[in-house]
Amino acid sequence: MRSKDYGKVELVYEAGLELISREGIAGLTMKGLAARSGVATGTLYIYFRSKEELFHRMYLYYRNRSLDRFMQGYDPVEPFRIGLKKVFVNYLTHRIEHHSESIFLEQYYRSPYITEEQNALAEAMKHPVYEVIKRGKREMLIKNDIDDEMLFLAMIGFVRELADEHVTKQYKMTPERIEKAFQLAWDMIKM
Amino acid sequence: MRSKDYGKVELVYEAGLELISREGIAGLTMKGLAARSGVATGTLYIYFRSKEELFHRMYLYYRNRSLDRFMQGYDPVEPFRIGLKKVFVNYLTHRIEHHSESIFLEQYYRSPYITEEQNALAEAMKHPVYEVIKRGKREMLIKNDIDDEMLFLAMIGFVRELADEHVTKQYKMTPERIEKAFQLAWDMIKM
DNA sequence: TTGTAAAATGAATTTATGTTCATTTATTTT
DNA sequence: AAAATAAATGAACATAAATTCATTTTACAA
Repeated sequence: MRSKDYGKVELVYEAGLELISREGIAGLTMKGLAARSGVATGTLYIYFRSKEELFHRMYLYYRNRSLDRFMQGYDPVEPFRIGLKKVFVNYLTHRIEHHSESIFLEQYYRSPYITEEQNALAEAMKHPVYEVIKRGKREMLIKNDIDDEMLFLAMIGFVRELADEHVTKQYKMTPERIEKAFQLAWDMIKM
Repeated sequence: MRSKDYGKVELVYEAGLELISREGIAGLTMKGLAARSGVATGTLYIYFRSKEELFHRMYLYYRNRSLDRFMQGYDPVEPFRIGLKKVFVNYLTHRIEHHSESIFLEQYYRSPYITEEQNALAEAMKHPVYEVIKRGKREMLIKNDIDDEMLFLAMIGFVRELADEHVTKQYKMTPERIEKAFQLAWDMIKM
């Protein structure tokens, strides 16, 4: 007897990302997805109960992958500023190299498919970064009178815009610009 | 003979915003839109040639409204910092009070409906703010070695996150927080 | 090598959504 | 107040998308 080829699932996810980043979540059809990923429409229903389940599992898959990348290489032994910069650059790089992933996660977030619990799960993505901010305060390096959330939003919002501009416009993030961007962010939050 | 009731068009737009902010652009159907705005489906086709034209005109309508609000009350006679703060607060207030408008514009931007020229038009929204930034540089008040675009993205990204957090989460923008947020932004860009 | 069970297929079916149209209703003009 | 005209209606129709299923193909076990 023949066994399922679970590698197909990832092929489907990747095709989904491509289509969604081009046309938005509204533009994804099962037929289009099948064509793009090189399987028959019927095959999609062997691996996924429905379009809804497909989106649901795709969301979990990419959310976890994103999460893993943010803190990559962060080492609490290194000086705070070095560590913060690593997280800053990680997030920027992530959003540039996996832009369609970010687009999908954000579109899904405001789609008819999102559920309550997934909403809560998304919050978990922030925790590790919050820990870094708390450390900066403990070491008296960043502003103590501003709450963690606001510091977080200031950094994240900036990086988000930079990455989106890099991918969709002519504004490109060279190493020099990354350096300057982090310097700006640092000037903002430092004591 | 009976005349068209153009007030209906705005009712339809508003119903559209509501549905889109709840379910995303993917979730908007002509039937649902008709029900929500209190007209018959057929009536929609008296005012709009098609769903595509509806989205198209709705986009132009809200883009212009947004545009008008950003520079409201800005007076080049006042000191630079005062003017910048006004723009900062305008954008924050706009995104909070007209959140579903912002959601729509961003979702439309990445939907199958967007056209090339609309893409270009969206860029125009930035120009007045760029002028403010240039003025700050001329007056030697903000960093001269950072390009206008980066300064713009840093401010806009921050405000965007604050507003979204205010609307969708428990984090609320009180007057004190607005004050602190602008101080953060100012520390970032000042000479 | 061959039988078998499940995967894979894509045309057929069902379901949902966009659009049209014959009919009714409201407003204006004479 | 009656006629004329266009708006408004919503059921009917056309189209497109999701899902199913009879059939074929493939990988593994005997």
